[in-house]
Amino acid sequence: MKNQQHSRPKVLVICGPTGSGKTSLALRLGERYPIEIISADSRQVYRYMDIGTAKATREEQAAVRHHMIDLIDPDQEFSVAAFVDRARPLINDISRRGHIPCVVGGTGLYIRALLGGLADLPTGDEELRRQLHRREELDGPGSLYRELERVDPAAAAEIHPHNLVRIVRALEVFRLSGQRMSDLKKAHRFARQDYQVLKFALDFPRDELFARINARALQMFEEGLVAEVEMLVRKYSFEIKALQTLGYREVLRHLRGEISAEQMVSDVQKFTRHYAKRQLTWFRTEPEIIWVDSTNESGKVIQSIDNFILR
RNA sequence: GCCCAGAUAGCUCAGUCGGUAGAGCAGAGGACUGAAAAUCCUCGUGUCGGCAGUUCGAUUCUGUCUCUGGGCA
Repeated sequence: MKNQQHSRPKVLVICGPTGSGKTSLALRLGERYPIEIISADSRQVYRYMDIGTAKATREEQAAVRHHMIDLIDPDQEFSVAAFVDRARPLINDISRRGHIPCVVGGTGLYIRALLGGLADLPTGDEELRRQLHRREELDGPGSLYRELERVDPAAAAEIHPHNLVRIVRALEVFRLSGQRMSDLKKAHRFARQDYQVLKFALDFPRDELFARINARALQMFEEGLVAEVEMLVRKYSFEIKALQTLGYREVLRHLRGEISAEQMVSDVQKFTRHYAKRQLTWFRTEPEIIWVDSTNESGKVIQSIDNFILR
């Protein structure tokens, strides 16, 4: 048993809300430990979306090896499953090289699925989703929810009747697999334990975090976020899903003439604050996480990592 | 200096024909298994500008003062 434990790859995790300094901490750790970074970020996988996703610069990516960035074009589909499929083998590769995989990012679901595995659910089907949404429109609000109550009452009980995205997903799982999502999920619970994990979550006092977020949003505009979005619109279209990303979405609305430049900036700041709050809610329920005050506790991090590596 | 309109939640404002008040936004909390930077849920006490008067009772009516807009000199 003990040997088995030792053969499981060691994985570092640095998560936390946007603007909490994950990237810079990871880069500092890179100076001290032989780490490779696995980005756990649902938007940094897209090429050409650099400024608005706060990607590490080319120099930073050269200083410490980065993975899971710039994987696909902005008009391509991506999902948790795609993330897990590509990131899991990376952990083994990196370990075999004698390096330490360091998962860095703010997409809580991706991190949980990477470490705990995904339930055996069918892949999303865009066409089916479109059909279902059309039915909700034709048959009136609540019709999909009523169907879910018939087909998978346990799932319906957990999903709010207004949450169309999750209602559609549950119906989709049933249609494609013939099984209830609630049953498929029940056995699973992100229970795999293939790695030895040391997990940090970064945070600041709330007003400081929000001040950082506001300043960073402003900086994105100075660095040319609007031009980045204009380029994406020209190259693809207004319609691609990747542009429904926080920051990009607000620029789009401005380009369409729906909001002023001033409104655009303050909206990006506001929605980023909301997003950071949602991330904190997610990470708070994550088990065995070490919370670190980003400002002055890097000593604590180093100490924990030293112990973890020698263990 | 005079006239008019305001002053109510962090902000913008509604309202109480006199019985101490409520929306939006901000903010806070939460949910989450192939769309997750997405999607969804819950949460509203504040000297109703100050002081005095009328009244059983004033944030509401009256007077006065202060402040903020606008107009006239």
